[in-house]
Amino acid sequence: MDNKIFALIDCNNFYCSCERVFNPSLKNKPVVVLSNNDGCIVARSDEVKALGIPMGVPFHEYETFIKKEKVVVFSSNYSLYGDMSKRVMDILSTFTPAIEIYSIDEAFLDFTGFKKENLEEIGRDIRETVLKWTGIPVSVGFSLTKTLAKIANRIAKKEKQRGGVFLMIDENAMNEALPKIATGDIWGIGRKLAPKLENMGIKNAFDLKKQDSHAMRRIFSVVMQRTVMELNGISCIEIEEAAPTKKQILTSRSFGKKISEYKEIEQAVAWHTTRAAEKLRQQGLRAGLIIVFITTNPFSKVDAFYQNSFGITPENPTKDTGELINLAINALKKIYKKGYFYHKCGVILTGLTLDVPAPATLFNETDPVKEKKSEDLMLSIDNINKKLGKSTVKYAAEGLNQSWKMRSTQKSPCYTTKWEELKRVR
DNA sequence: TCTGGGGTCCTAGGACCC
DNA sequence: TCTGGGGTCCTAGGACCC
Repeated sequence: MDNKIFALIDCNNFYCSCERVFNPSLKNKPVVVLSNNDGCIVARSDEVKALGIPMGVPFHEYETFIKKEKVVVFSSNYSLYGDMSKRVMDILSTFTPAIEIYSIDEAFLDFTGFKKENLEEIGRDIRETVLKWTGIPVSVGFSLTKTLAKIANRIAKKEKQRGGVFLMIDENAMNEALPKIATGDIWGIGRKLAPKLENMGIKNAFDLKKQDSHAMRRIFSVVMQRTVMELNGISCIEIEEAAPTKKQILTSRSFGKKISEYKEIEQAVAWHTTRAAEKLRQQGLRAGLIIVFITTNPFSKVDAFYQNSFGITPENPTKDTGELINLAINALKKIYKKGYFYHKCGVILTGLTLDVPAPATLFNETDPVKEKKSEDLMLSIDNINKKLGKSTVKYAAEGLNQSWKMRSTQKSPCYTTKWEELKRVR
């Protein structure tokens, strides 16, 4: 049988690149994008990487340095990035229908059966097309498994002379590339496993490839075994074209400031429940369990730490925001303790089932009239909010002044998703 | 002052059953 | 005196990903 061929396409510094598309003057200038609540640095342009600012660090630790170096700072603007991502993915799908959208800025494409001689050319074509039509630069890596394609992509991105494309198919290319990849940079090896492997003398991808996969399973787990096999060109992880249905839906945020008042936390919990219920209905699901959690700041050196969660099962799986808010508030009352300064709360919907009419059984009777009323209400709320904007219609429990809302001080306009924030051309 | 948010999978161990 | 063994299901915790 012929080998499989996977490509990994990854947008370069994706969030920074999105900001640059609408602000061309930022080209060649250092740019960072912050996480929600302006907490951490989650995207860096090449110029920022060159300054030595690491990924994922708290913003405040580098704020002075960033000002001194005149780095342009953005709060995250997920409506913008989500929309740009969709445009990129639509273009990628025209190269092969076998595509797995792996994250907001990455996709695996299956090129099994394509002629090896043509791949390099296809890679360049992908790069040029995406850049021309969206303004986003991407890197393309080809290889025999997903794990190897990740590595090929990394090389394509790092070694500028390759022009953003790297084909890692034959033995020579692998032998040259794998020793350059540190253990911790292999897909599936994280911050706990990397030091363990290094202690065993396994310093890079080439070393890990040479290990006996059965022995590695015994020492670690089946996940490690798969990684070793994938490094050897044996594909164990398939492309998932259709996204599997979600097993849980989670919404949570840190507060913009410390909060101790019950009423404010209740509003935030109601707000999260509303968002989660919206996602639930969008995906055609019902929830069989709702869990609420609250926590104080685990990093605080002065405030006492407390965290807790509580789950409640509705009588029947539900998608009704009002019912879910009631359950959420009951759960919150079980865990809220006076006297703590809370930092974050959230809601998890799980026990998800497809939204089909509940089977009428003798013991589990739903009221069809009530059910119909709820169905209609949810439909109208979703339609109004879709047409006129998020939270046009909302539940009283969400509150009006929302003093707990997250910080977002440097957000760019939603150029592509809000009419009133369209870019003006003089 | 200030440290994101949203997910998945695997394993170990306890409860329970026959 | 002496208390099995195999199987399933569930949950918590740990690891990973972007």
